[in-house]
Amino acid sequence: MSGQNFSKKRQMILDTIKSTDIHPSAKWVYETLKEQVPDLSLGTVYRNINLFKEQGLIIPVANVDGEERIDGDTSAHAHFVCKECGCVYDVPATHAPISEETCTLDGFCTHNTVLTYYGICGACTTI
Amino acid sequence: MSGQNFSKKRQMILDTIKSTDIHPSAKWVYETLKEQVPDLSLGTVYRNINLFKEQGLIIPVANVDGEERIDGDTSAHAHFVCKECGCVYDVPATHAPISEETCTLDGFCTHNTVLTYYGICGACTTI
DNA sequence: ATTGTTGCAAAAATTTTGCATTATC
DNA sequence: GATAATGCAAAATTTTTGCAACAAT
Repeated sequence: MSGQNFSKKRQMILDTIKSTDIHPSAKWVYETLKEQVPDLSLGTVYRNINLFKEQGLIIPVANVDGEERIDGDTSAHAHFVCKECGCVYDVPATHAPISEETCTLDGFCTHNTVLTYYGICGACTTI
Repeated sequence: MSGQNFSKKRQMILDTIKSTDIHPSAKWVYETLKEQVPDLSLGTVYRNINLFKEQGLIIPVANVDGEERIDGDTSAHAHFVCKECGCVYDVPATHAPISEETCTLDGFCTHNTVLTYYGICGACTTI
C-alpha cells in the first residue's frame, strides 16, 4: 500500500494481535490466523511482530514458559501473569503505580516501564 | 551436606550468582565458573538455577535478547535494562513504587511483583 | 523492472532431558 | 549401598534467516 507498505497479511497479523486481550504468543497468532489464511508462514508472523515492536505498534509484556507474549494495547497499564495456567491479564493503570517519568536516573533515559505481577489467578485459585 | 543436600558444585553456582550484581545469564555463570571448575556442565548450571528459583533463593528479573537473567538479591527492588548494551542495573526500592501487597485483585493472589525500566543506560548515552 | 513480502526449510540459540557415571552420606 | 548430583550429548523449543518465488506498483 502506498507509503504505509502494509500487505494484506501484515495487516491481518496486526489486526489479530489488536483484537484480542489474551496477550498472545507468536505461535498463537500463527495458529489462529492460519484458519483464515492457510498459506501463512510462522516466519512471516515473527518477522511482522518484530516490525510492529520496532514501530511501537505493539509491546512485549512478558515471557511465559519461554514464549514471549505481546500486547496490542500500548497504553500505560500493568499485567498479571498466572504461574499456574500461564494466562496474562491486564491490570488497570489505576491499580498500578506506573510512573511515566522519563530520564529519572542519573544519565539513564527510560523509554518504557514494565510492571508485572506474578501469582495465581482467580480461575486457578477456585479450582 | 547434611539435610541441605548441597553439593560443592551446587554451592559454587549459587555463590557465583550471589557474588555478582550484573544479573547474569546461565551461560555467564557457566563460563565464569568454568575457569575454576573445568569439569562443569552447562546442564548442571541450568538444573541448579531452576532449583534455586523453585526454592526462592534467586529470582528471574528479565529476559534480555532471548536470555533469562537472574538475580541473587531477592529483596524488593526494581531493575533497569539497557536496550543498547543489554546490561541490567539495580534500581533501589526507594525509587521504585513497588507495593508488596498480596492478593489485591479479586481472587488473584500476587506472589511477587516485577518492575522493570527499559531504556538507554548512562554508559551508552555518553558514547 | 523494482521494490518489498512471503513460504519454506534450514539454521541458531536457549533450555531441557535421558542415561551412564560419579559423588555424597 | 542407596540416594542424589553431574557430564555429556541428544533433543526439544523458540526464534531467526537465506533464498527463491510471488505480489504490487
